[in-house]
Amino acid sequence: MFIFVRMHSTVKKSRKVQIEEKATTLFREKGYAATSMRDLAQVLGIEAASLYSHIKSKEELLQKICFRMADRFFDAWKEVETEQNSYAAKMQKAAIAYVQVITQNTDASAVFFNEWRHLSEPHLSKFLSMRNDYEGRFIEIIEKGIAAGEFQQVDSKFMMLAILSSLNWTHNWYKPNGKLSPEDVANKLSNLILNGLKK
Amino acid sequence: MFIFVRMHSTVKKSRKVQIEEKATTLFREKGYAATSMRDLAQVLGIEAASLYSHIKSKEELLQKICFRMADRFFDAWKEVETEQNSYAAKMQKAAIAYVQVITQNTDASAVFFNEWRHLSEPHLSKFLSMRNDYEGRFIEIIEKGIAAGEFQQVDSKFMMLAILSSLNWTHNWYKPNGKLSPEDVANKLSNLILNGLKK
DNA sequence: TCCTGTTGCTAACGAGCGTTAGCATGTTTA
DNA sequence: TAAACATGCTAACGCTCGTTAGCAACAGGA
Repeated sequence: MFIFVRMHSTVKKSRKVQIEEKATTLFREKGYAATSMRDLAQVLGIEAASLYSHIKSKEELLQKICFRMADRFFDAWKEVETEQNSYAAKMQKAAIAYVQVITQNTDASAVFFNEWRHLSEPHLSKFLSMRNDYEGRFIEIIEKGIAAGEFQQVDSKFMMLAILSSLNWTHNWYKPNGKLSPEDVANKLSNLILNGLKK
Repeated sequence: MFIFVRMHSTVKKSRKVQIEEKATTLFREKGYAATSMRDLAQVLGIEAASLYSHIKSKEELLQKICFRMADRFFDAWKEVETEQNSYAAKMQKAAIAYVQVITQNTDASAVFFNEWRHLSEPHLSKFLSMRNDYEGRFIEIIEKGIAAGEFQQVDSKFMMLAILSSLNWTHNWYKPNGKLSPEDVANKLSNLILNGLKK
């Protein structure tokens, strides 16, 4: 057995982690409801019943994926709080932090954005309130930016939705091995948001 | 029996149309895979087996919803072709036409954007090629706008994705009876796209 | 009046679902 | 060496799935 975590490539992943990873991929590709435990078992080369030696339920997998992503987004926000110059700069930092989380976890992001509605209570409510919290942080930046005279006078909630939706979409096309780094993507997007398409 | 189509409110809808409408709502709320024919039958007050006097299969419902939306998007594009002034104006017209289709069909839009992957072949391929066609039209406007010196020099495909994603998101929050008209939404969004958030 | 179309039912089909029980094997830890 | 853990199996549970067969009631048009 290897010593725990030496290099990424040589880590022996626990079966549980392997299951979670394959589940993430499958949930992304086929959707949560359309992915069966037998599908999941098959890609791991075991029987469906064997999965239950490692996990509690199918939904537990979804919960792990969704709330782990939520944690990553909140963690990334710490970067935003360090920014003290302008609200434009703060918005840019928020976009960069956000896009970085997405591009570093494209499969989990897709599940996070598309499959959360299959969470049961009370997880669903918790998820929605976290999302609400996060969206509020973007609204706050926009509103303070308007008050400070930096931004156009726009409907802040409306603008938050437009901005986040273009950031959220990133997981659908971003290729981790492509020519664009997460920073490139985030910078291009925040440039579009702040300055628009026109010259 | 009423004469066919006199007023919206007094039209006697065929059972088939009623089924398609309820299916659209359910597919939107629960997702295609998680919606059962028994669910659908229940909201109509009939037995699941009775549905099959009117429709061929569950997937046929999804196909109808998806391709009817696709038709609406292509229809709406005719408006864009009439615009001859500037590429900014053309982009604005495209955004308006697009958002109008979405806001006038929020449930069907949600299904169109989220459930298309459950289409089987050859419908899936047809769907994807139509989407590709449509995206290409946005790319063309962006590229010609850049060539004409109207737009910043940006990656046109990247920009198309960012723009469409913020338009696509509209169905998630738009309230048909709210204070914003489809035109309002479209104008605000195209203003953001063209001019950005900054003053 | 007969025909055709619309609408709906009950009963049932084979298949797949998530999950549990109970057991076996090998590996690590004490 | 013994206990504990990790990993996997077969068999099966109760349930739901989409769908079909066959039949019945009623409407509108010829």
